[in-house]
Amino acid sequence: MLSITLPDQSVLSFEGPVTGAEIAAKIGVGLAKSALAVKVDGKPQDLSAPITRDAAVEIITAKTEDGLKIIRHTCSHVMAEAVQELYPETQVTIGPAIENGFYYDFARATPFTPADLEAIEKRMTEIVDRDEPIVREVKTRDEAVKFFEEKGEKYKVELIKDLPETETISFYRQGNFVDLCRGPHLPSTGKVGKGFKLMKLAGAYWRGDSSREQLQRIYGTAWADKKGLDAYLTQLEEAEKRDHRRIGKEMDLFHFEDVAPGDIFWHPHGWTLFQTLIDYERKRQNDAGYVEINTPQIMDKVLWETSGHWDWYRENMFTTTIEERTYCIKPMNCPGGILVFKQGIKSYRDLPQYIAEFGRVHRYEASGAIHGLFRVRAFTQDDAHIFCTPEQLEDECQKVVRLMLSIYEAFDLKDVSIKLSTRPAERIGSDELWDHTEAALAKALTDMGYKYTLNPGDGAFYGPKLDFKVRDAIGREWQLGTLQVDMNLPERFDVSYIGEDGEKHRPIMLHRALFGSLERFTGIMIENTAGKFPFWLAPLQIVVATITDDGCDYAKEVAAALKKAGLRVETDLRNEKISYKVREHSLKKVPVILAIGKREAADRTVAVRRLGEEKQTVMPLDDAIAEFKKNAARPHIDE
RNA sequence: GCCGGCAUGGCACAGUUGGUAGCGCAGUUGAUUUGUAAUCAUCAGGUCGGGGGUUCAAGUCCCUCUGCCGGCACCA
Repeated sequence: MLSITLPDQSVLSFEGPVTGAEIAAKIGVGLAKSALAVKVDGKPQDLSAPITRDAAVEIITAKTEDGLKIIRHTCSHVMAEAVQELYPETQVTIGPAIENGFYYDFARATPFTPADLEAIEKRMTEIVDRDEPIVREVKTRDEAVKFFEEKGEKYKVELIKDLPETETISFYRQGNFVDLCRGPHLPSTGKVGKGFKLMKLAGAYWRGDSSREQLQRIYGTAWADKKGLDAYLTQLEEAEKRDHRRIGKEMDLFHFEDVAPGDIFWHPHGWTLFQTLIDYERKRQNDAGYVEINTPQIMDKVLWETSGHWDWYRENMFTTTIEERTYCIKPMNCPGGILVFKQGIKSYRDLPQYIAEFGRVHRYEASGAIHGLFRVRAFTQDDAHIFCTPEQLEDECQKVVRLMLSIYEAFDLKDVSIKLSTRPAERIGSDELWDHTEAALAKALTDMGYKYTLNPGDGAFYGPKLDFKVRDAIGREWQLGTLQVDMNLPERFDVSYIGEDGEKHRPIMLHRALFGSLERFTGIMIENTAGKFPFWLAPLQIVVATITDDGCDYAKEVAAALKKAGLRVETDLRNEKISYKVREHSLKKVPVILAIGKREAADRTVAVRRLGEEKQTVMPLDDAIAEFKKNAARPHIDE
């Protein structure tokens, strides 16, 4: 007798070994039909696999993530089958399920074309219609190697040879297509359904290694049904509308030129936005006791030899040589910051010191890596270096985390996850010092009640670090802040302070950035808000638009009064219909339009129309100014 | 950097099998003075990313460079 426990805790009994398909059938006809695979004691397996002992069993359907994952994985096999039918000379490699879909990497002398993609998709539909049964087979290692060697599939042979000795080598067969695969899979190709689509072609290195050959990767998306697919495609369109490169153009924020790849030309409104971000952070950290410095853009190579960058970062650095002297355009701010700290003799009474720099750094990023504001070759770091004693470390970490989370919150980024990376195998510094610094970071977080995930061994060679990720309005995660303990640079630059005992001591240095790159953060804010910035951030807050020329003088007066109140305002006095003006400024996502007609001019009022609202509110000018000033309050500063 | 795709007036695009550049929006000028998401007309604007080649003829074909887009690799 065999007891099968279902998720609702009910128990089914069977005489002997039973399959997931049989269990599903016993529960109901509907479930038998929608069953894709089965979870046995939490482990997904084929519907046809026998269950030989008591177990907790859950039938997997397309409604769950597990189900979708299996659909996607099988879909990648269907694609591989289609490809080998159409292009028999193609070798298969790997084809996993990924978020929202799947891919398969193929080896083929001639790359696929977009037209091939259409043909492959068509053939996939046919394979789904054929509803080929998918059968699992187990082979010995030698059989498996022989099988693929005969087929000329050298990548598969390599994969098998690298599998651990203990691993069962399973194959999945559908029609004439056989693939090495751990599974599980759908019972037949028909279960893949109609909810898939091939999305894009890409080159991808074999085993992710850029020194190896490049394969042809085809990406696809797959869902439970056509409806799921359509919903996903719509979601993609929506995300595209948020693309900061597109909004940057629409709102006239910035542009790029061929002469400066990866470097930004900020337009007036974009620069205002950027400056507003910096001003906010500056005010917040000045309030928190930071001082701000600025250090040279170009410094002699010897500095970078001292810091070590010349050894391990040289290929990313821009250099320039003049008077037979080689200089580096700074890729990081820390060495400059240290030189400032080193001025004069520091006492323990001077610590901790918070030295901030909005430093513009240049880094050579590979041409293929450049991407809008997100990945550029010149950007501004919101850097700060904190020099403190080992005893102060924990307290200082807490202060940084508190400030960081409070500032994120001001930008409506409330979903933050924290990662603690600890000592790597290759490192400098004593184990005692690592014990102390790791514990200080961990304790700082737990004392404040913050959860974190541990990344053992992922710290920098010079110290442990905290990384901060935030989730945006449409669920994407961005790595923003970082807090790193550095035991290396103080050593290299021989930084010291005089302790209570009158002796020289080595301070601990913390690197800290809240947003990392402010250019990138600006891009993230554009996408997070879809260009509809909160009023305090909006580069242009108010447009005063006239309805007829009669209102011009008053409109100018209104604009001047708003400007005097510290608001960012422009006028639109053109000889156009008000609806034309409303449309234009709404498309540019200006938060407030003030319409000025005869009535407003006569009564000294304004007709307020807010972005996204159709209703208008007429109010006295002075009241409106007071309200806008309130709206413009910066979180945690003016309110 | 690698694979693939793309590059046409400020923006978004069309240009059939190579025959000598089109539309819309923006801009100009004029009319209209308008009450909340596009008023009408007028005019102007392009060595089709750069260089080279094939051809009687190249935006269309070939080579090459640059940049952009999608991935990969990279992201101290």
